[in-house]
Amino acid sequence: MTSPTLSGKNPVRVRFAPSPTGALHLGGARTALFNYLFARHHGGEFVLRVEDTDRERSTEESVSGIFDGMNWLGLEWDSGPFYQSQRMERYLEAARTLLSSGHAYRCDCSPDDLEARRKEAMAAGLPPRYDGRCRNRNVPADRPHVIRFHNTRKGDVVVSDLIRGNVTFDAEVLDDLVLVRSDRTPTYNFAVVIDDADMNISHVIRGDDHINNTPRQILLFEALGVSLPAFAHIPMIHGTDRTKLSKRHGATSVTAYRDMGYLPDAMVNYIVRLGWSHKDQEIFSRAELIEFFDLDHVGSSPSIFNPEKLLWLNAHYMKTSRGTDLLPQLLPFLPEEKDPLYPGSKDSGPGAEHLIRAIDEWKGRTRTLLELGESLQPFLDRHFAYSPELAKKGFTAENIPVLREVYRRLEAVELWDHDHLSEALKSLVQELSLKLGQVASPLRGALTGQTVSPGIHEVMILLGKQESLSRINRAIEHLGETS
RNA sequence: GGUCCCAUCGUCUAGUGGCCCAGGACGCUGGCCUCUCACGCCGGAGACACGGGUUCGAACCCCGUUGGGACCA
Repeated sequence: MTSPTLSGKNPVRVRFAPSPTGALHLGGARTALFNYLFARHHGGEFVLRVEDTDRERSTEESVSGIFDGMNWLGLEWDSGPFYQSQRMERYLEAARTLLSSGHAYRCDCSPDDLEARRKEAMAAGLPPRYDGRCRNRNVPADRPHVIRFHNTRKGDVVVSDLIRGNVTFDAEVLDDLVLVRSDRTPTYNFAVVIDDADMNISHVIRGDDHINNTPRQILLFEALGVSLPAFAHIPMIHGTDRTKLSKRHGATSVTAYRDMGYLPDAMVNYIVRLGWSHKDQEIFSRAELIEFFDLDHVGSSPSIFNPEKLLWLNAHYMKTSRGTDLLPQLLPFLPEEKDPLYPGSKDSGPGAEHLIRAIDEWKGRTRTLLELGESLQPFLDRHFAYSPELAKKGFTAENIPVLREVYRRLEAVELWDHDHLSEALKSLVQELSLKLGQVASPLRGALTGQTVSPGIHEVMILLGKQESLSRINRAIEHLGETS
């Protein structure tokens, strides 16, 4: 593979150049991530450029959505954002330069004309490309016209790709592409090349849906007399149906995952492993990512988005995060409290400490912040409801005697800690010849209204003696009423 | 249709000619742990698309076929 190698003199400068025609989706986020990691790994610069030349389809909303997504993922850019829409003059100037150097010409063929000739060509079995009619016609500048690139290359145009090796195109199939439209707006391929040249981009790392554009861009770089950046075309991320990921595949924007209670670290860890690997390692810290990431272990085949694995990673990051760090991110997912158990917990008041303890007990049992928020409800609110599951699992009036006995024993517990609580329950179990489960299950139902919770002793400690006892009473009443 | 790309368990991948009758992870599954549910631990099923070469030897190199994808139209 004849890959252009990096000399110490050429600083690494990469860019992420999204078109703001929608949210930041998984594929875009991964492209941004790869660029970001590549820049950080090599001590280079990460540029953000907004390709908003398509006025029709670009929206402010998309721009801020993309920034949001990148900020959430922690992909900080070093310069920009630059907007193509603010560089229109520059593209026209570049077009004039190419015009005067003979690398471009004005063309006034009408769209109808072009269409007719295209059809003729196809009918004659020829490739439907521009026939170069206006190359030497000297179309005057005051007539409506487009500016076309004058492609004189013959033979092969070779894209030397860091991931794929040499990809060869026949220059003959590259026709005289339009550089500037009749409304004086630049075309995509033109603006990209001018920008990459002006911004001294050293490595173009982008989705491989652009690889077919690359030979045309190379021709432009050559006409401009600018040295080529290195190219690295990364494979696409596909949906389950193996087609390019799109809105059809459900939630594809990264902010949608934020709103579903995913952690940015999990998201980053998930998408980085789509197409990149470092031996058998699955879990990476940010520092490790920066240390290990490079293009030589980026694969060349497309990958399919697998929400299950993302969920697993999220669960992993949940259980390994500290409650303190989880709290701020959890706030939007916390239910409204009717009768707060820990007042002031949400604005880091004295209740926050209790809440953090509750989070630490729970975080290993839930997979998303959304689930965690829901699970925490009985620990935030005295007003919790009894889950319908409980009755099905045997939480009925038959439990009243056990609960009364539990109440009696717990009331006598002086020191409300794990050992003493454990001792109290154990002696009860022994004396009544029960199994621990026969006591713990009704107690769990009484204390949390749920069939599932952290360890029963931890729950009691979390709630405190007073609240625990009052919940047992409430349950006894509740069970008496329902049967 | 043209151009280009891709091809290891269902999925993400390790593997760059012998260490591979293919390793890890998610998912699935059997068990252990256990007051519930998770976690964790131990085990299981599960793949080199096919056909030709090259080579003493091929998942790895070459060619073809098939399949998939992207871009352009």
